[in-house]
Amino acid sequence: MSEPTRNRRRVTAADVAREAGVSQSAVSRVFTEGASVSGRMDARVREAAERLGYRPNVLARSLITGRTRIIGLVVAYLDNPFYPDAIEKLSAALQEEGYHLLIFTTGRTEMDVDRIFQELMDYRVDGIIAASINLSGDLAKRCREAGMPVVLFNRGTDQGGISAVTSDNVAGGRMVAEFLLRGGHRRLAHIAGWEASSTGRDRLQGFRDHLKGAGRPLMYVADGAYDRHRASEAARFLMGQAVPPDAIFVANDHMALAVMDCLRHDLGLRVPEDVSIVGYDDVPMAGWPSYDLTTVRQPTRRMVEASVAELMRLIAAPARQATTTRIDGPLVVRGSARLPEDRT
Amino acid sequence: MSEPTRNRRRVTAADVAREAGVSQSAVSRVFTEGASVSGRMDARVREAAERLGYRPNVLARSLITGRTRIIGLVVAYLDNPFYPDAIEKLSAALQEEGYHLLIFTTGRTEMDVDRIFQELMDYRVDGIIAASINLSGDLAKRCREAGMPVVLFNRGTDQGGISAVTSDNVAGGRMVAEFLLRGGHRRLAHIAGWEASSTGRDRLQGFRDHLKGAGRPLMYVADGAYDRHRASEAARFLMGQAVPPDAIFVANDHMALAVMDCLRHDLGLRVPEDVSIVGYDDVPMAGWPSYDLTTVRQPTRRMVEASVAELMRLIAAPARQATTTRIDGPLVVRGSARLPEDRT
DNA sequence: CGGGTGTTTGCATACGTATGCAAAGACCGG
DNA sequence: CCGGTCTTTGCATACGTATGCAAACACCCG
Repeated sequence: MSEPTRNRRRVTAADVAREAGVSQSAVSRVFTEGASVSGRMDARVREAAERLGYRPNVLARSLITGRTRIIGLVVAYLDNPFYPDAIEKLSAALQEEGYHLLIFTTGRTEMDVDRIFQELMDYRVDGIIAASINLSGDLAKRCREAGMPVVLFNRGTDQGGISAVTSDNVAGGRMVAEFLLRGGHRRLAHIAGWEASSTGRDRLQGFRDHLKGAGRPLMYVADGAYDRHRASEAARFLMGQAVPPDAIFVANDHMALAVMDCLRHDLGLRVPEDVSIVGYDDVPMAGWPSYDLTTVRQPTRRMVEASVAELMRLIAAPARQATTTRIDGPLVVRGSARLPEDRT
Repeated sequence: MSEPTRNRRRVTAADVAREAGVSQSAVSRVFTEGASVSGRMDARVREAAERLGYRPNVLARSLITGRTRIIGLVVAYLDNPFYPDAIEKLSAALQEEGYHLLIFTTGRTEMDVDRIFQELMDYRVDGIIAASINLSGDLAKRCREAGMPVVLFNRGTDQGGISAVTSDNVAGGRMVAEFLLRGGHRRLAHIAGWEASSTGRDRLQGFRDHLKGAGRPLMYVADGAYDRHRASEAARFLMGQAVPPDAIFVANDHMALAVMDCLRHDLGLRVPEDVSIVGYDDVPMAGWPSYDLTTVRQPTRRMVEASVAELMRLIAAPARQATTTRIDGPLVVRGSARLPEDRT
């Protein structure tokens, strides 16, 4: 850890007070929304502040108000394009509310729960948005017990007491099953997300249950671990079976794009003629002409809105009951899967 | 803006002091690296802190030390995959140094310099990493003048006094020109980044100057504005010329991938048979088999290391002279451009 | 044992700010 | 003009912490 020198001097409220010939508390009141201050005083102080280049120190304020206006964002990695997009939107939405995101990256390895928890505590963040696939329930629980508002983004949870915003993954998986069956597919396979991930389990569950109910049980499930390389291996495994599948539902787009590349470029297969592919997320790349991926759209904007709204509610009333919000997204039909006959 | 209630009570150093039967300053010293404290005292205080769940408040500390351990990250958008990757690496590197990134997103529109500057001041960030394409020189200059360490990431600057880390864009453009000429291309075009962007200008300059020196002047330059849609339009424009180019150097991969899709899927052309494409960045998608893009690799890891190192130096000695670091990256030859004969 | 030197500890204060409270000021009505 | 009521202002204090300084303690050597 670097050892920096002491910070240079900065303009304080006391300087502004002196310049305007008023008290420090008047200066504070001018910059505090809702405080009682006359129009004359307001103008006088603001002019002095402008002259001196003064801005209130949010962090000093936080000692009194107990509010830092900082939201901790816990995220594993950013190479799945779903997350950069979501973060951009989260940041914009929170900036509108006067908050900023402080990033805590966990990387792909087993999360060091103690370290992340301590760092979140260090900064007295007003709340946490957790968008990390390897987020342990333990961390979320500890944060919640320490009184921090927590919202899981695109993460579900088996534990009560933690708020979460997801798309309706069960319904999404079901929608894909319906669509593929109507397209005449008979040998259905799934490349799953990650066994510990509830979003991945829910997508599989919706898909599997619907197939079963239609008398077309799921033939294969292979583990993709939300990783491109693993997904390619899973695709090779599936297509190497004596009776290969004619459609594969892949648990997210990030993997689905890799599966398509593998099928076409490594295995010399055609998509959708030889095998249909459906993904989940509708990341920007899904719409690129080279892929033209049929996929369930995660309604990122609405998920972001719901997450920010829930976080604001928790910040306002920390003892508030946790909620789980599931938001429906449509199936976006592009060119990677054969169409149901009544759709041509 | 939400109006949150007052924060709940938290464990303080005074509580730990009481629990351990020592002074508050002893507690502080135990958690301050380099402070003089006996092993016995250290153990006693840490045990009490552990029992009570105490963590020092970084923000309260910042009032004394003048150090927040927060770095402001100014970024426009995250849909160019170069930036998510860089941010992930920046975050990891800074976490190693005990810092965290606070995000300030500017969006794609004309940047509101006053707002961003004020918000950066509000949080008393220890330094700023600016990775925004629409970052105005004015903001960087104002921050620097206000005493904040600033490092431009993948941004150059025409103004002195601001540190910057880029790849060697001129050399990169030159490398592309050499490569394409050796591949027998005769009609060279460029889809440029953004007229106000020095990285874009430097890439064009390296490309153009080398072509000119070789007696093969650049035929066309079209503006892509670092935007997929604009890049596709530029590609259409170029290929619609009476004498279309046989090679296009695109100022970044984000646009190059869109150009490839447009050429193949909209214009029915073959890449590289009909027209070679070379990009810049080597984002993850460039290596995907559907694209297999030949491109200049921006050495993200080394750029991140250089940026963090420079930022740490500036934090330690704010009056330090600004530096510009240019890091070479290789040309990564894949399948989107015809090879020089001596390369087959 | 006493003196010299180095280490450790607590006191008092400061960092930049918000806020409760009492006093002063402003305004209105009788 | 006076009394009542509302608004505004400054004082004093608190938030959670680090640090200069002086006193106490510990250790070593002659």
